[in-house]
Amino acid sequence: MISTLSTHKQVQIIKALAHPARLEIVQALVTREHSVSELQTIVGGDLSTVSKHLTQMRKAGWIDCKKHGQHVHYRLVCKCLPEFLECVENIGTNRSTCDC
Amino acid sequence: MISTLSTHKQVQIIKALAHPARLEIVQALVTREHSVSELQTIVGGDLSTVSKHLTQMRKAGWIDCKKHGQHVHYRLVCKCLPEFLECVENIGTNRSTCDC
DNA sequence: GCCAAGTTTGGCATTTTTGTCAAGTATTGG
DNA sequence: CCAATACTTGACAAAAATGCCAAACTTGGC
Repeated sequence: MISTLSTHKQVQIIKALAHPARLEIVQALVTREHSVSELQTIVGGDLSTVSKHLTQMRKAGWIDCKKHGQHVHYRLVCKCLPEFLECVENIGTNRSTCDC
Repeated sequence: MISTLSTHKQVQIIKALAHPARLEIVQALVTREHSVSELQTIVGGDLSTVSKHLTQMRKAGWIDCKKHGQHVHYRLVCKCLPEFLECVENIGTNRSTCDC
């Protein structure tokens, strides 16, 4: 299982989720798409900060967006996020011999 | 699928792999365990730097270690790493409609 | 066209992460 | 016990990430 991606690209993708606000955002997007201001109410902070988080995750490839009037709707691109997070869950709950 | 872990803990786990050297290290550990100096020959840089990367990943829960004479052998704790990386692979190869 | 709402971008100070050197701790072989 | 090998820890400078403000941009309604 050798990656076709450069290490740098893999790191970019992983790093895109390695932040509390960004993690909360993708978790919110599992359910359904959201506009930037909706996501702001979830994660708090400045709207411009939220926008930058979204840009970073979009460039990494986790999400994409579509204009919908004045709003921009962001949504998850890949359905594998839950499996990704399940692995994180296994690590965090100390299942050393997990058979995930 | 609501996490039992705090966001902070999840981020700590993800962040532990969000670095080129650390990613190369865990990928090397998929095959078999390695000592710190073996890992140094793979990722380069100072031995103390490698040691610190290992400490960070151990605290996150990805790896553990055992003393073996003068050497310290590090190994992966969880077998789910390949699935984790496969998700990264899917994102990076732009399979927007991936069914992973 | 003009204004307001929603979003993005630029600039910059603050914080966090990183990497190296030096010093410290263990363990083994002689 | 001594010295060498393997690793860890502390301190600190350099680099990267973060967050906020202000300004710019875009779209829809009047």
